[in-house]
Amino acid sequence: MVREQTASMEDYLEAIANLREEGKAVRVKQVSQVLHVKMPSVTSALKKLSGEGLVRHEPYGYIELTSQGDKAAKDVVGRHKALSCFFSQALDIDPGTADEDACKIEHVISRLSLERLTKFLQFTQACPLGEANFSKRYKYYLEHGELPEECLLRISKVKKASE
Amino acid sequence: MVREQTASMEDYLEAIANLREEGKAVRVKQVSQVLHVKMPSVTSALKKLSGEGLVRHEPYGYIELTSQGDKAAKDVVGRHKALSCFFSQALDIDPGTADEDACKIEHVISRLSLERLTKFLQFTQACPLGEANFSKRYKYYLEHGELPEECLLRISKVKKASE
DNA sequence: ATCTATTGTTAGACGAGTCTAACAATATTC
DNA sequence: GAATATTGTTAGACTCGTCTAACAATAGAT
Repeated sequence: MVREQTASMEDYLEAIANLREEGKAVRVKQVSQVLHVKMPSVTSALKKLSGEGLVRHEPYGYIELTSQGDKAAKDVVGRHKALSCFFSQALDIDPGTADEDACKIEHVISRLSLERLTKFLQFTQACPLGEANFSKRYKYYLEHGELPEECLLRISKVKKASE
Repeated sequence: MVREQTASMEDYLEAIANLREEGKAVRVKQVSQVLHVKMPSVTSALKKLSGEGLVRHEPYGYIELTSQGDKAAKDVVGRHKALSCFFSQALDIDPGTADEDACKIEHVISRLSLERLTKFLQFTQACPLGEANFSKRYKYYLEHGELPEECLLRISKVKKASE
């Protein structure tokens, strides 16, 4: 089972995984910059995570995730991506805000809600409505504050077709 | 401007407002039970909130929100309701989980995302698709893992009608 | 090779929020 | 109205995660 982590520790794992992913050298300085904390905070977090077998870090050296740490990190990153994706794509929120919100919510949302959010996104993207998909209509609604006319129009056409 | 509060303090404000709303006597014991903390934690929180002018509480007496505190509490409660509503109605999540998630997320979500979530919910409920609304189709998708046939069917009819 | 700049660590303080233990006030019951 | 139960408070310990200040190691430049 994946060891339960605090929001902070999850942030460290996530940051390390992301730096790794970007091919950057993963060092205390980088992590501290990404997370907007000072270096001693990173050192202290690494000590804790090492103790739990999630991170490998010899003093003054590079930082690595153990396979267990990598698993935990992937889990967090997955939650983050799902949320960020939902906010930006389904709700049409700017990437910056979507990312910020994902960063916070990823630590507290339940598995169930996350799964449903993902499915919801898939559905809205998959379910077409004539030539306009759901997303497009929602954006119209956002902008104009009322349902797109084509939506209502289409319904009357459907009614006619069913008669 | 509404004073910035920590998640914990927001929880206390919310709990007080909710108890008030339910017409129950608002006392330390009640709050401690609602929030699953011990009484000294409540006393300590009340001291803090009193100091900020959000709460009125004479020792051994009832707990009240000041008008400022009430405003802050209403804000939290509003966020909670919006989220809970979204999770249960839009995502079809059980009320228990929806509430739990709302409880956590209410403290960290941005205004923008909250507003969009609300609008999204309104839209999905308002936008009809033939006789089946969006919500119903989504639930079908949830259960069966694929788009409801009527959805695709309807589209072909629409296409025919447009010819 | 030494000097300097950068990066990293250690030690220790601090704030937030929780807890337990002990005590104090209020309510209840006989 | 005294004994008891309940509720509330105070004091102080603890955890978590952050910080600053001081020191140590490594890297880079001359």
